[in-house]
Amino acid sequence: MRTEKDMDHKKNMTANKKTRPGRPPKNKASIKDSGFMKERILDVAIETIEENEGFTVREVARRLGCDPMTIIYHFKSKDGLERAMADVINAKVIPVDPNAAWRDRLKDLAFQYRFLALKYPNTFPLLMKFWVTGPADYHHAEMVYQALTDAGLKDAQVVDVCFGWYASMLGMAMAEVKGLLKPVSEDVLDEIGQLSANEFPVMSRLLPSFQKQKKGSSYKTMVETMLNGIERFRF
Amino acid sequence: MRTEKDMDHKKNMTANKKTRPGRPPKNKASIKDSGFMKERILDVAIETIEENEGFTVREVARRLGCDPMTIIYHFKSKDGLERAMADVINAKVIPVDPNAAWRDRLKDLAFQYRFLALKYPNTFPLLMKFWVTGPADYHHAEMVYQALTDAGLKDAQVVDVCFGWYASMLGMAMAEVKGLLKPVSEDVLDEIGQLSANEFPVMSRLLPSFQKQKKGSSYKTMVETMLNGIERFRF
DNA sequence: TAATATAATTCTACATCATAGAATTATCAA
DNA sequence: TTGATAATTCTATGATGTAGAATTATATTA
Repeated sequence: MRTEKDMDHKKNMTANKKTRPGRPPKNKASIKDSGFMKERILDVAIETIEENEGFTVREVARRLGCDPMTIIYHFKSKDGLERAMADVINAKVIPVDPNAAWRDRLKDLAFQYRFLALKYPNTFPLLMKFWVTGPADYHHAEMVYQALTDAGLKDAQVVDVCFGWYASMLGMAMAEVKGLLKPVSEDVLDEIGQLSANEFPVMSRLLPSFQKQKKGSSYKTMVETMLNGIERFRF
Repeated sequence: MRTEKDMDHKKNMTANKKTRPGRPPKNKASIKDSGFMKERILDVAIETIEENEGFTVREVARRLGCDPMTIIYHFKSKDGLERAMADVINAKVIPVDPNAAWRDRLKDLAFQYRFLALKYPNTFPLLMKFWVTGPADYHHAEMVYQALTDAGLKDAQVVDVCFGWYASMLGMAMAEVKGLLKPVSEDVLDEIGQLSANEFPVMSRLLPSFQKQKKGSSYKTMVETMLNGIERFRF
């Protein structure tokens, strides 16, 4: 059965004067428009998912003023769209300065991921859904391999640590986005406070430290910890 | 419109002789049956999600021979069911030996998570979806806090590192489950092999190491790396 | 230039999904 | 005994992703 929302885009489209089917006529404004529509879709899709409240193909289409099937046409499926969105995020990572010290290079990358996670909290998890391995990934990987090599790791160690490093980065960024690494909330503090100090002695002792914890402090500490661990491989 | 599948459970239920509505009569087999149905649902739900191919409320109900709404009744929503499933997985972590060295305790926990991730590859990601913070979590956290304290960390460091350690563990376990940490596949090796050695010199050099990489080696290496990093806090 | 293929869009329709709300039956409490 | 409450099924609905057909414009080919 047709629903109200089903018809929504039509209303918009009469407003946009683009309601009729068929390949749209060439527009001078976008001469080399191959991929132009794809980009517009991706932009709006990311905008939509970041705004919460229903990331659906229909909603993205409504915002674009087009038919939902146009999106499916370009990305094969909603899943395909999500993959492409993950790629977009991934491509935003910019190469690190190859002349910097290996620690600084890795730190740079790590904080770029954190930055992206905080900026695109809903899109970022797609990176973990698909563990993107597009062309951009090879370049990122190469940077990490190089840094780890410069850190003095043997080849086998480089391979192991690179994977682990990447997974940890994503895990930490995700955790921060999803709230696990945020300074502990009042509610939780109260809850912990009521737990018997006998049952949770250490946690009780740490209570003041929880309160003093600053945003991002955990991420920073953990990156240093991992870098220190990596450095130790030389011995 | 009613569909074939919509009626599926009814067929099963006539087989199970439980097709009629209303509170079921007490069964001697399960005298203290409060929560009994919830457990059955959770078991079958986990079984279902692990078998791939459509984890839906309807499918779980079909397997149970009950109405989908029974599941919704007990868990409020599909989301609620998933939360409960995450709790089940989390509760499977068994306490570590408090007399062991702090490194061994953390290692033990880390590999328990990995084990669970490999055993329940589809349920495990729910831990990251909700970042469960149930009663079980407090006990796990206490173990980690204690271990980190024993490692000589200051309170503020304990708080930071514990969160980070947990997030990294989950990230790595997820990565292994989802295939990122699996020994690089033939396809990928071929793909990398064809990339110019000029563009990706380090990756090219590492190719043999990729081939030699053993399953689980990355996880192990990374745990050691983090433990080494933690140990360094003392200096 | 005409005919044909292809690209890009909308339209129509449908199976599936989660779940709200009502009806139903059994147990428990007063 | 009566009334509340717990646990189940039944009925129905709006939303979703997307298959398939129709439509229109451009590109290619004869």
